[in-house]
Amino acid sequence: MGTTERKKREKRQRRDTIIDAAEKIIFSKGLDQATMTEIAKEAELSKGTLYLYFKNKNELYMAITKRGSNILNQKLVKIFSGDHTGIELIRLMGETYLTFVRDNPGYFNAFLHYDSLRDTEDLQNSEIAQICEGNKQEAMALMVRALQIGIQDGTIKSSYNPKELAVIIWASTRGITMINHTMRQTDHHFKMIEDMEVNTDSMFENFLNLVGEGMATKKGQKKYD
Amino acid sequence: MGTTERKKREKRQRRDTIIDAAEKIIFSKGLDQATMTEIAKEAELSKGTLYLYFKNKNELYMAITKRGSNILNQKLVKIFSGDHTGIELIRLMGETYLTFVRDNPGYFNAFLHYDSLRDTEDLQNSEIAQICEGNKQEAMALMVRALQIGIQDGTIKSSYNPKELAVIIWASTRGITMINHTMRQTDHHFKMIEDMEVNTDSMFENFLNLVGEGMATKKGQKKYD
DNA sequence: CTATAAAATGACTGTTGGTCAGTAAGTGAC
DNA sequence: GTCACTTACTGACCAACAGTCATTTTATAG
Repeated sequence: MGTTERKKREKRQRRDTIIDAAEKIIFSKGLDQATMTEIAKEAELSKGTLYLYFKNKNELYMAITKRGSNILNQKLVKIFSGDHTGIELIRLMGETYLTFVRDNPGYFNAFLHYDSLRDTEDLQNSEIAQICEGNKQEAMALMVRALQIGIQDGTIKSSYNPKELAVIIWASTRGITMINHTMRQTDHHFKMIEDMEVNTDSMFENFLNLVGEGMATKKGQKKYD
Repeated sequence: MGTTERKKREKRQRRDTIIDAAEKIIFSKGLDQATMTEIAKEAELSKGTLYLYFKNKNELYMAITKRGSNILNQKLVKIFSGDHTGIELIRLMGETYLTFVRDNPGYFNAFLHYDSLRDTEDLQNSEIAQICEGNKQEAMALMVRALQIGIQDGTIKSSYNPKELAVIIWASTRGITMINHTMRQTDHHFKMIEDMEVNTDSMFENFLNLVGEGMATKKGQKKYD
């Protein structure tokens, strides 16, 4: 009989329930203010049970990171199923990232926290961390692929090393996303520049136009005029 | 007699001693692993005394953020005393930032933590936070000034709004710095891209060349060939 | 030397992450 | 139905730590 199967499924569901509860609490109050007891209560379980499914609070938060990066990567992969030139792919990836972070600031906080972990020992022994790492690498690989496509179809200059360029574009996009995110999170209370509310919506657009002039070929730039 | 003066000076010194101790402990173990008792011990004081000088652990960490941003801004301001074109100033600012973060990863962690704070109430009521905020704005203002100088001296295209451009350049530079920082912190254990150790040293250089083509005039680009 | 103020202390409290001995629920054999 | 056994869950408990405050120590001035 499929008892074993059912048990496994139920266990996965419990796990998901816990992650759901953790997201709800942590996203609303922040990691520090969220307590394991409260998360347990939200999941209608006792605190002890949480520790049967997750080694500790950090690992639970990493499970959220994993879930977030899975969702993001799914969106990124989907872009490639459409019929786009290389430069268009770059733009779409950036916009997708920006939109994802805007709609899911909690996940982005989880990403940032994940990146701030330093205990290499712990990270390497954690299965979840390995998957998070894999997702990061996959996103980067997609960007490389977009650039290679662009070089192939002539929308991106062939003088660049796609891997090097990918890292730069990705890093810059993240930087812009972060400013965006931080400003939203602090409720626009602190302004970056006196007498100027930066239009966060157009920032990535402007960035692409700026970088586009260096990166794209004439053919690749046409789209932006 | 100057007793009052001396007392004030001694109080400042105590404060600095505590910050010194806090840096030593927090930079080496990370904020979470550092305890107030240990910091007190390092400062040769008792825990209670720490709370006479700082409202709580977070405010102490913010004092570190303040100190770090003061040091960084000092370096940034100094750049402007030299005889440089606008585009050169941009490059120098980026390089200064990158070098600062490389040499002082602890301060950068403090910056990141500061940016992640969300409790706007607390932030606004904190004198230290106000100064940190002022430093951020000052750095941004310097970047705007560099761009304005560049537009004036013809090394930067006049078609851009210097304020908008400043935010983009600053954000991108931060993004690149962050990747750099994260990779160093995790001891290069996780690679970004398969079969490729990204040369972190040349990343900003490449970024500037890329952006330079969009931002700089012909005259401004000459320097980079 | 004494009175007063300022500075420093560390025992104490409340909270929280994490543990584990004990309990409950589920499963399969008979 | 019930017994033996396994798996899942519980919450009292512990240790560690941030933050407090009554008390002690030190400095100052008359």
